Amino acid sequence: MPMDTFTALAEPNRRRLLEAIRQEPCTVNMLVTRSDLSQPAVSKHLKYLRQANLVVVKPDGQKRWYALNPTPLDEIEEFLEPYRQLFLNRLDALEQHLDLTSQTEANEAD
Amino acid sequence: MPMDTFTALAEPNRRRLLEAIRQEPCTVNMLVTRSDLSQPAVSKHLKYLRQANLVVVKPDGQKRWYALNPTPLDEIEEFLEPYRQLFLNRLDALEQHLDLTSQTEANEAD
DNA sequence: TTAGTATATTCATTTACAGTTATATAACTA
DNA sequence: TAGTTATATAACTGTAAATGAATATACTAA
Repeated sequence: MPMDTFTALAEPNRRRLLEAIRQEPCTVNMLVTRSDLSQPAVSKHLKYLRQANLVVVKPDGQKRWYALNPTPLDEIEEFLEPYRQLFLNRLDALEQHLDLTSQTEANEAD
Repeated sequence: MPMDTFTALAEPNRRRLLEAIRQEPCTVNMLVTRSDLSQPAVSKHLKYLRQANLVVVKPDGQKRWYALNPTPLDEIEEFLEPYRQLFLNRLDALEQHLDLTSQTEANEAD
């Protein structure tokens, strides 16, 4: 079963690996050096990131360059969007409330 | 150990429960009715959402109203932000590339 | 108090992973 | 060719968490 985007991002080490790959394409050994993970651990996490389509691999001799594919992150964006809207609506409501309140207070001050 | 935001969102049923709660505050029974989960399953998922601070509870007699707390979603937003930037930069780079290319093509057309 | 309703918790089982060690495979080097 | 490097995979162990059944708790109503 391929791993989905949310599950792939749920693991902190995988998020860190993705951060490194975001900065620049990396080989497995580069990621091993820059993390505190063993080589098999890195390879395994990369396997899940591949399954989630968050990274792509380009073989180059013995090395394999891992690069970011940000496309699946759209799913997270789409999930968050209504919550962002809700937050904005709440801000609006708060502003309106404050506006009405200050009006009321102004009336009460009469 | 409390569950973190990413892990809480990794479970599809929890995302659906959160969607329902986002629309309007819900009691447990409302969530049981609107999902295909058993009551204990809903209660257990709500426990995790509480641990992740994604929902707040307001007891009201026998009922307990669950409402959304969007604050922890900021963590996801912050994680996504650099990837969004990267995407924009890539778009810019693409545009520039196209601009330069069309200029070059114009030059080559001389 | 007893019965009923709403919700939470406990327990047992299973599954999914994370991490490690050892090994396999492929490519490079001498 | 043998030895080395880069990476992946397999086997194993331990643990978090998903699931389902039964039970506990807390409130309400008669």
